[in-house]
Amino acid sequence: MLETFIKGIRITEEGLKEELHKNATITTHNKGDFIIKNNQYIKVLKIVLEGKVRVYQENEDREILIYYLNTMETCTLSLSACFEDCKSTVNAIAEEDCTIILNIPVRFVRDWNFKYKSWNRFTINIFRESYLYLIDQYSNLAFQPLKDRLFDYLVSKALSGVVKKSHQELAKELGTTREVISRLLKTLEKNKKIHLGQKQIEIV
Amino acid sequence: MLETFIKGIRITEEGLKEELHKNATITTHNKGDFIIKNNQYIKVLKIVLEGKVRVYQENEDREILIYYLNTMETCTLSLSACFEDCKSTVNAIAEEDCTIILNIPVRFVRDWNFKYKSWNRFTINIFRESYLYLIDQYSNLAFQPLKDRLFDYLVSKALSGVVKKSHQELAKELGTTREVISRLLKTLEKNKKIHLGQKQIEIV
DNA sequence: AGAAAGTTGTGACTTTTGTCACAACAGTCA
DNA sequence: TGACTGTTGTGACAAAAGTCACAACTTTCT
Repeated sequence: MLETFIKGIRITEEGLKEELHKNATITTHNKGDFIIKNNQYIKVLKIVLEGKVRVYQENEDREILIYYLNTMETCTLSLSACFEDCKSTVNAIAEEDCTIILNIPVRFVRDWNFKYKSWNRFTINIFRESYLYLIDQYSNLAFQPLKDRLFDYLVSKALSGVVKKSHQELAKELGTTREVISRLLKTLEKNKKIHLGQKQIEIV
Repeated sequence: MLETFIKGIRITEEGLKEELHKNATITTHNKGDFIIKNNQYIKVLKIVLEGKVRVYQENEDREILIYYLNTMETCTLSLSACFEDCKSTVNAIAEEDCTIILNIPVRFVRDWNFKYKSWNRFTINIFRESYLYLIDQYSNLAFQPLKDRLFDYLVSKALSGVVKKSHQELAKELGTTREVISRLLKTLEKNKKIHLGQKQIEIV
């Protein structure tokens, strides 16, 4: 009854299924709970079974989004930590109530990587996709003005044309401040790109 | 006589050493040669045996450094491409004459990953380190003003206290323009942090 | 030596982003 | 209902980064 595939990788080996059952634990969290804190040792690999988790880095006064984890996704940084003891450099926070996390102690993750082919594929795939995604984000940050990054972000996050977030939240995800976002949104509205509501942005 | 370890990972398996000899080819390049071009299919994993390679992304008019490859390092992006056919999203260019590259066709890289333990460790290690490094670069880009990024960059690149690069080169690596760099360097000089010479910056 | 190419410095200006201060409004809860 | 908290708008200003134009200097090559 536990998942038999993760992120498109089908788990075929019976042994792996068994080991997963035996060694992984499941935890549930409420909105706002910290899943991982900056500077904390990582001891388990976390896979989001249900809900949404925001992974971000913080500065004294600002934050920037690294990625969201949705259903069946896993934190690349904690995967990375499985292969070499290290502390987290990011925070991860539950964005929804009833976020359910599968926790696998790091030593299994490491061993399975050479023992089970499907787990090996899973590991490599996570690294591959995350790395490409991050490079992309990196060059956007380097080359695109904030106005464009904001608009692209809205488009990518819109569910049926609508994003339900406050300006403050958007600022934190894009690594800037609330006033700047408010102003850029106003400009976008003037240019008929979006329509602004209370805690809600509609894309035209 | 070919390398028996790469990036701190010792190759112990005789079979792997043999396969490396049989399937890898060696190429040499001059300063300025393209090793990988943007939008090109990646067919071999490249490991730098000698010399230095600059990997960067470009925009219409600007560039930003992703990383340098030094002796015995490999391009994470081409490693990533070994596991899923894809085009390069970056350029790689030889920074020194006599850059020597080991080329391994992608299918071997993929197969060896589950066949040889040391190769598996190598793969994972590359991904791990590259990912952590990139996250770090990403949040520097997001949070640090250019002035600080410039100074940190100089310190990290200085050999016995000296960086031999033109302002134009620095601009391209930091994703900005020459005039901006010139001015920031002048300010750093005024603040007694560095001493400027022709195509040379001395750190105080 | 002298031309050409590359490098550095800088003033004047624009655009982008960040900061501060304050007002108005919406939603929640006692 | 009225206080409280969170959200949005905006003016005024400051700081950071980018652009354009041009001068002067170095290095390289013939």
